[in-house]
Order: sequence, then C-alpha cells, then structure tokens
Amino acid sequence: MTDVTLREVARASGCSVATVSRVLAGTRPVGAETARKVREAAEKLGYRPNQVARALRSRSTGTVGLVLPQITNPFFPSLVREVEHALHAEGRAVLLADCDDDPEVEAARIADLLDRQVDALLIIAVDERQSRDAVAKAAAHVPLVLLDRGCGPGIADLVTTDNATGMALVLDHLVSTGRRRICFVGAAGTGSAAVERLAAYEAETKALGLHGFGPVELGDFSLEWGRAAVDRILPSRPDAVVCANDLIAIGALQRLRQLGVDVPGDIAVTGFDDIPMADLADPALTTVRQPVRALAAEAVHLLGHRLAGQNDGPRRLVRLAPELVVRASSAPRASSAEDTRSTRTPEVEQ
Amino acid sequence: MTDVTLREVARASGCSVATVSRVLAGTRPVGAETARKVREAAEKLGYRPNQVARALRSRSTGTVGLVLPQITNPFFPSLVREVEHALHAEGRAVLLADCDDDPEVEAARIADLLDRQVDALLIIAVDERQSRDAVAKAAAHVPLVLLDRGCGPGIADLVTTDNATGMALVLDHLVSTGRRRICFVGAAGTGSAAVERLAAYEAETKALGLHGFGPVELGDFSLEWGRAAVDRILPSRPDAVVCANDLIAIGALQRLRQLGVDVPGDIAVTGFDDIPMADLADPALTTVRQPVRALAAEAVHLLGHRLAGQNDGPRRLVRLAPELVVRASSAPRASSAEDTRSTRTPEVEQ
DNA sequence: TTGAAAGCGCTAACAT
DNA sequence: ATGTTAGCGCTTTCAA
Repeated sequence: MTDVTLREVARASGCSVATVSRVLAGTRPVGAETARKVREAAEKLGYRPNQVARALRSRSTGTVGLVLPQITNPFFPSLVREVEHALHAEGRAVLLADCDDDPEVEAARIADLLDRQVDALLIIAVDERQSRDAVAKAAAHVPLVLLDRGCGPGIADLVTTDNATGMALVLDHLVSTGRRRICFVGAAGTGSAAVERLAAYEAETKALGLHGFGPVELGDFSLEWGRAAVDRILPSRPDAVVCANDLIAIGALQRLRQLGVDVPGDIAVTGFDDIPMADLADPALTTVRQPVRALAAEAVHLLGHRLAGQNDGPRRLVRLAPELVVRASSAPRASSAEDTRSTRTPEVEQ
Repeated sequence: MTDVTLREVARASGCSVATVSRVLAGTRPVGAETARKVREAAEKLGYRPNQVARALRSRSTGTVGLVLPQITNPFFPSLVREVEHALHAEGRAVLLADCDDDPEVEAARIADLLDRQVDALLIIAVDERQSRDAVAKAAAHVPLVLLDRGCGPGIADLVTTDNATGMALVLDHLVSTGRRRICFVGAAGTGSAAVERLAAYEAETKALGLHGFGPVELGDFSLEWGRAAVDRILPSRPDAVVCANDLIAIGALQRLRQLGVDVPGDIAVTGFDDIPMADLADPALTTVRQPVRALAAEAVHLLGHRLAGQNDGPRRLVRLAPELVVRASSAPRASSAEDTRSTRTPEVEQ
C-alpha cells in the first residue's frame, strides 16, 4: 500500500504540484478544466493528502488537545463526546489526555500536546490552583479554553455552568413543593464547583428567608461522603437535603434507605450534574442537568474565534444556565404550594 | 513565543544540527562532552522538538488512533483510560474518535485517522459485520488491534474478554448457592458479546444439568429491555436471572423492585461487565468484571509487537479471563451449598 | 491562471 | 564521533 503523493497526482494530471495543491486545498482559483483533470487523477490514484506534511508546511495540524482530570468521572464522558463531535464537525481531530487527577501529570500532558503542535487546547483543569501555572504557560503558546472548571481569573476563556442558577432552581423547586427544613451537603476545597455551589446555596436560602436552619456539611464530591453526611444531618430533622453533586446525593440516598428513611416521603434529596446514574438511582434523583452540548459547542466556538486570529482581546467567561430535572427523589409529599418565583436568565456573559 | 529550532540549538552549542538531533533523539553514540554542551544549550533556549517535523521525516507520528462506538457507553471510559495510560507510558499520544454507534461515521473517522498518519489503530468496532470492511481496509495500512469486540475472523488481532469463563463463573456461583431455576436475559443480534454470552450460558447450563428449565429471552443490551424481560420470565417462577450485561440486570432489578419481588430473597440477579453503576444499584449487583486494565495492556502490547516490525505473522486472538464480583443481588437465601466446581483456566490464547 | 522553487523542522544517508 | 547534504510531502511566495 504505497501512499500516493501530490507529485504523482501532478504527473498523472499533467500539471504542477502547486496546481494540484491549489485544486485540492481549494486555496486559490484554478481553471475549471485543469481542476477537473486534477480531481480525476487524484480520484483514480486514490490520493489522500498527508496531513503531517500539510501541518509542517502550513503550521496547523488541525488538531486540538483535550485535557481532562479523569475520563472515568461520570460527568465527563458526555462532555468528551460533545466536544469531540463539535470539533470533528470543523474538521479537527482530538488528542485526548487523561491526567489521572494529578496536576503534575496534567502539566506533562499539556507540554506533550504542545510539542505535538496542537492548534489549540481545551482543558478541564484538575485543580483550581495547582493547574494554574501549566495552563497559563500553555495559553501563551496556543489558543486555550477552559471548560467546566475555573482556574483563576484572567488565565484563559472559561465556559462553565451557571452554578448559581442551578442552585436557585433546586431551592425554588423544593420550597415550592413545601420543603422548609433544608440542609446542604457539599464539598470543601477551592474548586469552583465546590465554592460556587456552596455560595449559591447560602445566598439563595438567605433570599428565600430560609437562612439559619439547616446544617451545611462539607466533605468531598464522593459517594462515601454522601453516605457519611447523612448521619451528620439527620439529627436536625431536615425535610430536604441539597447535595452539591450527584455522587454525594446517590450516597445519601443509599444511606437513607439503609436507615429506613423514606425518600421523598420524609426527606427530599437533590443532586447536581445529572450523570447517567442519577436516573437509575432509586428513587430516581432530582438534579440539575448541566448543559453539556451547549458547553461543548460554546467552548469550541470560542476556540474557533481565537484560532481565527483574535487571540488577543479580553478573556471571556461564559456561564450557561443548567436545567432542573425533577424526578422521584423530590416528589411532593401531600399538598404542594405553587412556584412563585420567576425564571432565571438563561445565560450570563461577562 | 517564537519556537526554538534545532538549528538554533546547533548554533548555540557550536555543533551541527545532525549532532544535536542525535543527542536529543538518542539515536547514535555521541561524545560525552559534546552531548553535555548540546543539552545545556537546548535547556537554556528552552528547546522542544517539533513532533510534526520529526514525524514527517521519520515516518512515525507516535500517535495511535482509538476508535470507539460511543464514549458514553458506561463500559468504555475505564477502557479508554487504561488504553490511554498504557500508550502514554510508551510515549504515544491518543487520537480519539467517537463513532456515535454508526458504522458509516466509523469508516469516515478511520479514514481521517489514516490521513493523519497514525502509527496504529485500536478499534472497538461498532458492529461485527458492518464495521468489517472499514477495519479490513485500515488493517492493510497500519497495525491494527481490535478490542473488546470481534469483527469477523482473520481481520486483525483481537483482545477480548473470555465470555465463556465469565458465564461459567456466574452459573457456578448461582448453583453453588442453591439456585436451580435459572433463566437468561440476553441480547439478540450478531455482536460477539451477545452471541458468546448466550452460547456460554447454554453450554454451561447443559453441563451443569440445568438445561431445559429456564426461558431464554433475547432483546438488546439496554435497561429498558431488562425491565421488559422481567415480565416475560416471571411466570416461569425462576430463582435466578442471569443477564448478558449490567444494564439489562439493572433494568431487571428496577422492575423486580417495582413488582415487589425480593432480590436476592426470591430471585438472584447477575450482570456482566461491572460498570460503575453495578456497585451502586440496590441491591448491589453481582457481576462479571471485565479485566479492563489487562485488556488495554494486552492490546497495546500487541500493537507494539506489530509496530516493531512483525506486521505479518498470524492474527492473534487473545481472550482474558474475567473475574466474578459477588455482591448483594445474589446473596444466598438460607443455607448454601458449597462450590464443587474447579476453577477455570485464567487465559486462553489461540 | 499556472509553474518553478524555496522551504516548514527534522532525521538519515553518506562523508569525513 | 561529527559534519554535510538531501530530502519527508506539502504550501506558498515569486515569476511568468
């Protein structure tokens, strides 16, 4: 299977390599008849342009590096899928780098991707602080968009979910279905999801006049923490527990069932993210669905923008509004009040 | 951020580009003192080799294409992770292609990866038959290893789980814990998992003298089918239902709970794959854990072998034995018989 | 509109 | 052990 080169197509079609290149890449006007001959010859020989050679010469590989903490985190596969499809629709390919949740690995992978001359980077940072250096350095070389997780201000464009809106949706829903003794199980740490969801919870409960009731327990984004947290909050007899992500919520569901607490009869439980398991939990989990496709589309759009030459210009922060998915875990007990709050703005850009 | 080239390192270190190349690539012996100077200069200038140029010249991109049906299939993320790590450990990068479960998309992505000069392909085929052409064509160009799913005989190396062993482990376990009225919920179709797991179930039940009891229901590998199948098998009053994968099993668990059937009290349920949800189901699902890391390692090993020159030689089929993970969904009811069967061979190669 | 020629940054013969 | 040189396959000036 010897590969056919441009030169051979040129010979077969009786014109120069330059002309063949122009026809096939469509960069410059070419005579109709010549173009036909070239295409015919290319077709007949089964010519396929060598993207590596093209990349070397044109200084563009048509490749984007996608760097993420851990593909096994259940929230990521759908995001990867959407990013991959969006990029492929633009003719780009995805170099995948899984960082094993380790900032040092992340730095190494980013460096490797740059060596491979990716045109741009799409990064879901491992850690708000520890990833910062590597990300900032990379951003100096290629267009770079952060996805899902912030990494300090002004480093690069960031596309993420509007956590505040998500929390507001949850709390509105709980209050409008008669819950009042609400508490929160979140994550400690400096990650944007942990910080923003907690802050939003506190701001919103205050706004709703619920402040001062429930315990706020902070651990990590894990099932185990969800289980453990239940034992901590139960003594205060809540009627709803808002969890900072689905894993925590599913852990909470498990422990509540084990203790014989009825969900949603005694306590409503809500999550955040809408990972595939949320729908399979028993009872199925009410949660906030991140706008995965839109996040991917927006991130890819921003990359395109930067790639199209505007790699200066101010950094953008794009927050996309999530959507509340009401399932059994927050079904009203008996009578339900109506929802009195207005809808949130769907998108904020600043 | 102007990139430093080999030429500049050569000038700075006072020797030729060839010498610098040899030092940095380690291809040929170089004088110790010269090497030191070169490395020093490279370090000082922050030189990073341009992998695209290197690839063009050396005809090797150090890149492997990973083609899969759908990254959102819950069995794949862990496989992707292990493959990615195994390849990275060899200094290779992964170009990811998600095919959206569409063989036409798959063919297009494979072609694109070949245009990008991947050194090799690792493919989880979308469909046993419909993927065959594209896979065979690609195998003529680069080393290619199939993972998880067969694609017809003799097309390429294949690394997969030993479904027969898995089924035997399940049935041995059920029988040794006193189950006798066993039935099977599987998938129709020609995929190797569907076919092999069904065949293994039938062979093993026959071997165990259980043949002739239970219904065998075939649908697809989905939750919905698992739910629906329960209604079909319940009339025959089974005491165990063996499912061809975890999604089916989880669907079955959901429906059984809905119907008030006690698992494992009345009926034991088992799955296959050990996706993350299996552990979170309620009751937690007894299942067959695919040897994900070993599958990835073996596939990468085989690729290495083919890349190292032996791209002729017979196609290999490597089957790796899975492991039974006993959880609550198959706990014995009262008294349990002991396991009388011998252990299976851990690996078969043919 | 087309062709000739000069590289992109690197590696691999071939010399020395 | 090191330097010189010729490309890898393509795009892109620069001329015609």
